[in-house]
Amino acid sequence: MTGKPATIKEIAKILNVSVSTVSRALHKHPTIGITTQLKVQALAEKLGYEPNQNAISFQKGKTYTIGVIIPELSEAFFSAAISAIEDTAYKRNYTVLIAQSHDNEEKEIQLVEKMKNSRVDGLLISVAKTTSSFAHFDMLKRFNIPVVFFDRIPPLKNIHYVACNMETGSIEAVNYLLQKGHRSIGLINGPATLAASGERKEGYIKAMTKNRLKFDPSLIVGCNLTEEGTRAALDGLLAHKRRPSAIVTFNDYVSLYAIKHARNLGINLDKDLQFVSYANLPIINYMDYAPVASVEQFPYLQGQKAADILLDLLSRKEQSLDEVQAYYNVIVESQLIENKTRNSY
Amino acid sequence: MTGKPATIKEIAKILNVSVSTVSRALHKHPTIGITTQLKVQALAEKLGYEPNQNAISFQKGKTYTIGVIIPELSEAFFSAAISAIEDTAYKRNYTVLIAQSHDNEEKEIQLVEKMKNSRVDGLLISVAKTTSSFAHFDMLKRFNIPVVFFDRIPPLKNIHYVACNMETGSIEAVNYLLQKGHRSIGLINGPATLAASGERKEGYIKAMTKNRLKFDPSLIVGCNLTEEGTRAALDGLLAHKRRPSAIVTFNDYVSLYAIKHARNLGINLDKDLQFVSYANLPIINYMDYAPVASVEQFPYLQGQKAADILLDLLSRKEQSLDEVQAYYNVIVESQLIENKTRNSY
DNA sequence: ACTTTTCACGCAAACGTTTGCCTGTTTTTT
DNA sequence: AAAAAACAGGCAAACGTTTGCGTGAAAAGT
Repeated sequence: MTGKPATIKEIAKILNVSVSTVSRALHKHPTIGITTQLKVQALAEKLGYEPNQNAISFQKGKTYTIGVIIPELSEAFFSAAISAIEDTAYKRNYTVLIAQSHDNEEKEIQLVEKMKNSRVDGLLISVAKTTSSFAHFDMLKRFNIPVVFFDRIPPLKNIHYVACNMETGSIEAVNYLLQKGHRSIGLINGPATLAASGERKEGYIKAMTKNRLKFDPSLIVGCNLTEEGTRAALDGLLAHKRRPSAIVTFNDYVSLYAIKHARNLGINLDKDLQFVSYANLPIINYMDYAPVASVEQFPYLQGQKAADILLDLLSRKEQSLDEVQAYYNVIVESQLIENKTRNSY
Repeated sequence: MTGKPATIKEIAKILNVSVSTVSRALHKHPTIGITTQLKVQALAEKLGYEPNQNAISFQKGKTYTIGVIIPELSEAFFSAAISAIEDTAYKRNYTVLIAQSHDNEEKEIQLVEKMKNSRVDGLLISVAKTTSSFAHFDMLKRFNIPVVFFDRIPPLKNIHYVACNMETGSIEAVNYLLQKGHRSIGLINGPATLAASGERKEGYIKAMTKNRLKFDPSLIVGCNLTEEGTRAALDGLLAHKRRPSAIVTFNDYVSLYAIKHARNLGINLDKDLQFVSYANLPIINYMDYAPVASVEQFPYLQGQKAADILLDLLSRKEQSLDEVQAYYNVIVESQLIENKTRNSY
């Protein structure tokens, strides 16, 4: 009851059986007689025996731990994804090891290294914005540690990943605004270096042309996602000869910056300018002026799918159905969610 | 270069020395000759040898892992604390195992159990709101696993903890408003069941009486922290015979709800009503109307101190300076932070 | 040239669990 | 009643590393 936890050995000694018998009894192995089995289990219970996970991991050469590397825990998207990963993993008796790269490539490399050394069974990664070399992922492959990428996917062949298709949401966003009667719709996009920017732009263009509207490239402005950058971008659009009555922004933060700026400029956000953005963060429920709709990327679902895939990979590995023949490529469709709570209750 | 990682045994065999020599050489043990040492290190490097953490943990009976149990990862306070814990732990070569209780007592108990079984060396906990029994913490004590509580502290004797003193911040908050010329100051508090509510109330009262102002209990209203609850609380205060010109709220969310409601009621938030709250969340930087100041609780600092304490405990344990003579009780002073960015740039 | 010390390294046990293989006993089959 | 099969359990190795103790050989002391 006090000091060190009970071991299988002690149980064996007390019961005058061998350790192997105890081990098998606790696993309900059929070759152990029912009476012995019960005796062992009873004593184990009484002693409060708990298997030493460390010893098991060591013995089996696997840790029943999956590593997760994300850019920032404080971002709502990732904490939601983590929750999903935890839930999924716990159900299958896996433990989750979380680490943040803070969007720093060097840190990411260190973490991958550390995860490899702490012998996680598999890895879930959303890569840092700045990551430009991918050798550290190759290393994992060499060590036979399966990796599933999610949300932020590196441009590599032959990888497992789950990502969100931004195009559908983008199209929905533009369509939504068109239906609302807007005819000049701007886009405050992210930096061109981000893949996410490209997807948003594609969707925007596709929606415009599908609706037989002339697509005006000058209505698309990039920004660096900071508050100042957003202000500059908005100023640019407002000065446009076909001043937009609605704007799609790269994410909710950009929308919020833009809204703040617009309000300071005295623009009527109910009539003269509406925003639609990406992310659908809970934060917008606290705003008195918020985007009228936001494209949801389903972080929980993405996390869940990614974890499912990884666990599947691990179980096939256990059955040595190794040498993957195919790669999982799961696409979650984004979806426009109207912000019902906006400015009303 | 390919399949399984290199082991100490292989190095030993290749170099025709014993495994113990290799082990010691890699640890730069003085009893190993310098030439052998270099030979070993060179080969280890060449083979890409990495010690098997699993084996080491098993051998040493410790995991170099500290567990962290928090209510919600998505709350900014906790994700900041986690970042601090991670940083602190990594510096000392510890790994951090994170789990969320979702403010659910049962889940918390399960997690404590799981952490114990996965043999974490120590535990950092911020207890769930609903937790009312504390037997699971006693168990950790029995198994000799040190625990440091932070932020949300259970009412127990003889525990290590780091917490934040709300009273100083509360006093500062009220003083701040008094200096700004407000004479009637309301308090929208949390539920009476929360210890945090009591502290805020204490501070509020202390500040009022210290300033020789009559303290009016009817200017304090409780709320359940929801949007509706907040509206009702605000309505109550606005109907007060001495209608307050400033209000202190339990946290930033309550402030935001109240502000939203006040704006809908057409109240001028620049002149007629000001808010001060607790938490100092980054979210308020995105608001066009936000609390004019917020009481910072320094989550990063709290996490850091808590981790420091735990690591210290673990190192004394290693030196078997066991049987703690004293308990760490660290108090971080809260501090009022003016919201400079509010409504201006 | 002898003993004593220091040096550099090897031996082997230990950590807790799992698992392939072997052995003795009981039950079933013919 | 003898042979085969089924049952119950034990033996021992293995996983990779650390570490107390032992031991030759070289260096130092007398």
